[in-house]
Order: sequence, then structure tokens, then C-alpha cells
Amino acid sequence: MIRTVMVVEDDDAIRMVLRTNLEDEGYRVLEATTAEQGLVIVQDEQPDVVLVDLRLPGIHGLDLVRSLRATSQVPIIIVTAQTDSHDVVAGLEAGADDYVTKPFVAKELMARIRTQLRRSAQPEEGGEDLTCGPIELHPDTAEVMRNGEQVPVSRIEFFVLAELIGAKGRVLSRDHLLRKVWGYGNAGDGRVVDNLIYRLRNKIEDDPANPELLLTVRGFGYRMKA
Amino acid sequence: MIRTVMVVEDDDAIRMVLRTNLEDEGYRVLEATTAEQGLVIVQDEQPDVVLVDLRLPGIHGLDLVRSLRATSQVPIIIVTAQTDSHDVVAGLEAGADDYVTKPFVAKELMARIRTQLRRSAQPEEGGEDLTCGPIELHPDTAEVMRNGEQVPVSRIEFFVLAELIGAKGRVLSRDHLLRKVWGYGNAGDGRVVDNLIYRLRNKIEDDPANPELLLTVRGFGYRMKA
DNA sequence: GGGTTATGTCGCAGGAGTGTCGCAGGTAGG
DNA sequence: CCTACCTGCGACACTCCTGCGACATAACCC
Repeated sequence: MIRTVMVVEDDDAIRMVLRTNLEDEGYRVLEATTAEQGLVIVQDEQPDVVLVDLRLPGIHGLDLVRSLRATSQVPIIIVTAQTDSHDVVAGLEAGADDYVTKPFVAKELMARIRTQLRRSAQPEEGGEDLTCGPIELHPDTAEVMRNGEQVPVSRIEFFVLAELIGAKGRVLSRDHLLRKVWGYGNAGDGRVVDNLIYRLRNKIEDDPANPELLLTVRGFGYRMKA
Repeated sequence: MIRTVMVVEDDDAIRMVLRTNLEDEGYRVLEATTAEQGLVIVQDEQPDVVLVDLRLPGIHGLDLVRSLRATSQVPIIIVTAQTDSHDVVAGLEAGADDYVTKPFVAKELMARIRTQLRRSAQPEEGGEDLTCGPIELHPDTAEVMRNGEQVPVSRIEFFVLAELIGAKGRVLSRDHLLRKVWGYGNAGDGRVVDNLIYRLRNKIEDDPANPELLLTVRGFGYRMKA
């Protein structure tokens, strides 16, 4: 299961380092440089963890923490300069779950993120039913079954399918899939999605040229049969 | 019933790893970085097991063991660097119940904690069935049987196998195995896991090149046959 | 219908993921 | 001190994935 980490940090260099490290750990990374932006993206994407820099241009990170906590249970980790240590206490009181001080050791931060994920994973309903007609996804084994037979799919194919089936028939735009599965940074060729859909159809459809499960919604994106 | 484990350890990284693993096992975790702190918390919270690092700043862990034993029957496990091996004897004489040396195998430590808990209390399921097809694990003797015949495996191999079989067919990522088995100081090369899998296959598979028990899930990790 | 855009189709090349195996330092045990 | 084994590491081979481009086809708009 791919976890998503949101980074709210205005310093380009630090954000870059965080992104690199997080992606190395296998997380999907969302980025924002302001509190406003962060708030929007959190509500939109519902990340699994949020990293917040206290020193943000405009709205202070502390207020972002409060806003986030008001509407979400997402674990919040404060990333801050040591000189802001006074604000850290305020941050924890405002609802943050943990903090690290700059300059931080990346590995430690990664460990703390894992801790937060583990904690928040407790009330999670492990086995959501990911089925759609004859297609059945088993997150435990990363297998896709079709009429009871296993269909070999790649990692990315698996996650796209999971995302689509999880949407229960709603249309998902290419952009949405790109962000959810590939990650924010990989802005590249939007046709990547089309390609992947094509390959998926070849694996799960009886007649890939006339899909009955994985449907195109012209001008919008793709969706699974309800 | 939730059990509480107390960790007295001044090294942040090690403490973090211990916390992670312990929480994974379902324990409540208390932390202290000094002997003084540890003593207070033990009396305050009455944990079910105490892990003590011998090398502590200020008061030596050995004295902490004595103090604890003077007032409490709580099981004590010493966690120590091998270079302190002389102190281990002293620790056991001072009243500790067991010890592990760093770098330790996380799973082994968890097993020892279970043993201590079992000794100090009655209702512990403990002995789950660790079998998978022709493979059979005996945690008590650290032996692996294959079709009834013993297969010599190393320590780490044993614990990796235990983790995989315990997962009952679920996929475990390399990262998961690194944290759960290596647990400590896993410098980074994820290929260590691949190597160990390779060696395990040579021992438990009929045809190691075409594994039927220990399966690869490309892009995700490894799993045992269900 | 003609033009335009959106999507389907498919082959290719680079690259990521994994299997394999030998080596060397380390450790335990004699 | 010697030996055997364990274990992490690196190198190489090989498979499969995957982004991309090019073209074909279908849908849409006028």
C-alpha cells in the first residue's frame, strides 16, 4: 500500500531533500509552499501524514496545524528550526503529533513518519473489498484475480486498478490518476495513463477493444463499470 | 490484554526501533533515557517487562537492575553491546532474567519478551503454528523441518522465515523485513534481503530457481505460499 | 463532410527489479 | 591459532516494466 506524505515547506532546497528521501522510502509525495495551498491539497488528497514547516510565508504554520486538526485526524509532524523551539510547544498543543528540528537527520524523520503511520493505521479497515464484476483485488498478496484466476499485473497497474475500483464507478481524470499513482512530480506525458489503461484492458477485459469493465469517459477520464 | 514494555535506552535511534517493533507487536511502550528516569517510571507505571541498556549516562544500567530487583519482580532483559559481555554476567547475577547483545535481531528480542511474559503470567497464546506446506518451524528449538527432516538455517534466516510464515501469505516488503528482522542499524542495502531469500530458497525449495513456497511479488516484496 | 481533438494501438529502448554467485571480514567454537 | 560458517556487499545477467513516440481510429464541432 502506497502511503502519501504531504510536505508544506517554502524552502525549495529543503523540500527537494524531503521529496527525495520520502520517495526513496516508497512514499508518494505532495508538496505545498504555503499554508493555504497545503490546506487545499490536504482536503483534496487526504494524505497519510503531513509535514509542516512553522516558518511559512503568509499564514504561519501554527495556524495551519490548527486548521488541519480542526477538520482532520491526519498525523502532523512539525519540521522547524531550533530557534523556533518555543513554537514547538505551541505546535504540539495545537494538535501536532511530533516534531523534528532542522537541521534534521533524514533517517530519523523517516522513522518518525513510520511511527505516525503505524499509529494511525490502527483504526484502519485493512481489507476493503476491492472487487468489480469478475475482477478481484487482494491487497495482502498484491494479486489480481479474474474469474478466480490470477492475472499477472505490474506494480503500477495494480495501483491504478485499485484506485479505479476504489472509486466505485466514479470517473477519475488522468490528472487524478497521475497524482494518486505516479505522484505529484511526474507531470510528464499524460498519455502514460492511456497506455497503462490499454495494457490493463488487455489483461482484464474479454475483448480489450470493446471494454466492458474499464470504461472511457471521453473528455474526463476513466471509470470502472459500477 | 495489553502488555506494557519499558525501554531504558539513551540512544535515540535504537529506542525508536524498539518502540516501532514493540508497538507492532501490540505492546504499550514506555521510554526512559536515564536510570533515574527509568526507576521512577517503573514504580509509577508497573510495566510487564523492562529492557535495560547497560551503557547509560550517569548511573550505570547494572545499578538500575539492582534497584529494580530490590523492589520489584518485573522481568528484566538486558540489551547491551557485545563489548560489555563481562557486565552481562554481573547483570544476570544482579537479577536480570535474560539479555540480548547489540546488534540484535529484533524478532529474537520480541520472542524473548514473549518468553518473559509467559513466565510471569499465565494466559499467553504464544505458540502459534508456524508451518507452511512441508516447512515447519519450531520456535523453541530454532529448528526448521522440511518434510520432517531438519534443515540447518542460520539465525537470521530463521527469523525471516518466521516473519514470512507468520504473515500467512501476505506480501512483506523488503523494508518491512529489514525493520522487523534486522531491526537495528540496517544501513541500507536492501539487497541484503534478496540475498537472504536466495539462500533460504536454496535450503527449503525443491527447485530454488522455481520457488513454490517462498514467492517473489515483483515490485512489492516476498510472500509465502498461502 | 472536413477539420480537429481525444483516445486506441503497438513497437521499442532504456531502465528498474530481481536472481545468482563469489568474495572477504567477522564471529563462534575448537 | 585455526577452521568453519555466517553475513553483508558488489558485480553481472536476465527479465520485465514503462515511458515515449508514431500512427490509426473514433468522437466531436462546425
